[in-house]
Amino acid sequence: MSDTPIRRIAHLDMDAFYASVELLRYPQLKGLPVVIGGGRSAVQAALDKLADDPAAQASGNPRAHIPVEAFQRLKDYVGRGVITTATYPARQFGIGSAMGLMKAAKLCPQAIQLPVDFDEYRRFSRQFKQIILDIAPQMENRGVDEVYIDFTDVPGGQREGGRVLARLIQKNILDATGLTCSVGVAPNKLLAKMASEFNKPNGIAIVHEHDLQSLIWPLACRKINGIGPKADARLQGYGIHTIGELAAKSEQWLIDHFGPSTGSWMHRAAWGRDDRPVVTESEPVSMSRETTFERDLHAVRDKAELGTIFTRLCEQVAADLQRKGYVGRTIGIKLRFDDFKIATRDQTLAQYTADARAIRDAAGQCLKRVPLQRRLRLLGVRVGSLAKADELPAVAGTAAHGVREAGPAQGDIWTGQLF
DNA sequence: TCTGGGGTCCTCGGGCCC
DNA sequence: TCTGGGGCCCGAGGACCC
Repeated sequence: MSDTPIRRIAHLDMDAFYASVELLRYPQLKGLPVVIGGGRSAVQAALDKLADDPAAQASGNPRAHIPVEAFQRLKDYVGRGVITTATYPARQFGIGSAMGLMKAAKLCPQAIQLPVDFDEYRRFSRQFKQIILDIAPQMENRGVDEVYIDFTDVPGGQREGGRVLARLIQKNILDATGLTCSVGVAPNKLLAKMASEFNKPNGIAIVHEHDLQSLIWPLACRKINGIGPKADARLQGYGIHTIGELAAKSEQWLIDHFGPSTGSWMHRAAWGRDDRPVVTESEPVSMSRETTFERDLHAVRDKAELGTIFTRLCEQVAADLQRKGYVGRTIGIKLRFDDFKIATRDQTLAQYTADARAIRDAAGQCLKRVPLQRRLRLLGVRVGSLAKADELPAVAGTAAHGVREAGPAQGDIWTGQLF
């Protein structure tokens, strides 16, 4: 045994997280095609019906007693929206995430639609992360269903390359939540992330440095976290399809074709090199709220509606900031037009703020700078350059009074500034 | 029948200052 | 006085991720 432990980093990924959580609540849907996404739901009405059913109430999970016929069918769904995730039986119909609900309804009209319930997923997220923290304190959050864990100095973290500890974590999570996950353990985050996909679901994969050629190089470049559809298409254009083919290019060639930063990073990634640490705590950089309208709205004809939505978004961001104890000084807006083109504008203030009115004033100024010929389908409000409210000397508008009333000027920001 | 919401980071151009 | 570069901040846009 060596005195200096070998760096072992795990990437843990919950299996089909949202769908699995929903199936815990609705076990009667197991084996059926289910899509999660869009709004509305027939579930609440069905749940209300069970309010005076003693057997259902006594069971501890009344949801499990909702008859399958009571769920919303895709063919009866009205409105926009995309699928966040789909169960395996639904995928067999060709349904996948990011697909429009209307398109999915054609592929599988009888599929059951459930709305997304982020609060519930966050509850499970906190739970499984706490279980990990109790075993391995060096954990980095990567969204609701993913974490990196530094196994290096954890007792047992070196045994069988990390497999023993990974198995323990899997078991504890399953016992406590009923959910399965997949774990990859490797010398760094880059390889661990790829490894966690090897044996999904409920799998463990161990990757060592000497596995690079046999396990990593045959994979598509797209498997590298950070190479998306655009970069992949460019690589394909140069005849580079696998990570091995990428590794065969010189660093200079990649720099010449992708720039110094991306090129050099690609070269290191292809050779499995990554020394990023597992970051256990981080501060948010920005907070935002955005919404897609039920129908596209016209800047003039629908100005009243837009004004109301605009104000509400500002109030929501302000409330988020206040609740989490942050203030910000870069206020921005985001517009998506009916042709899906996006415009953003932002403005940095002299003072930090978390006040809904101040945010709306600045966001209104940003709005003035965008030509609004086309109809809008989305509006968003963002606050960046964040700081902790209690670490600043006397900041205007951050007193904990909650969100102020919009006042009589409501709608004026929108209308008054356009023309 | 089109295509969510909430983030992060990078690049590039312009203005400003030294 | 003119020109040029570097460093920095800001704003816009884009790529990517979950």
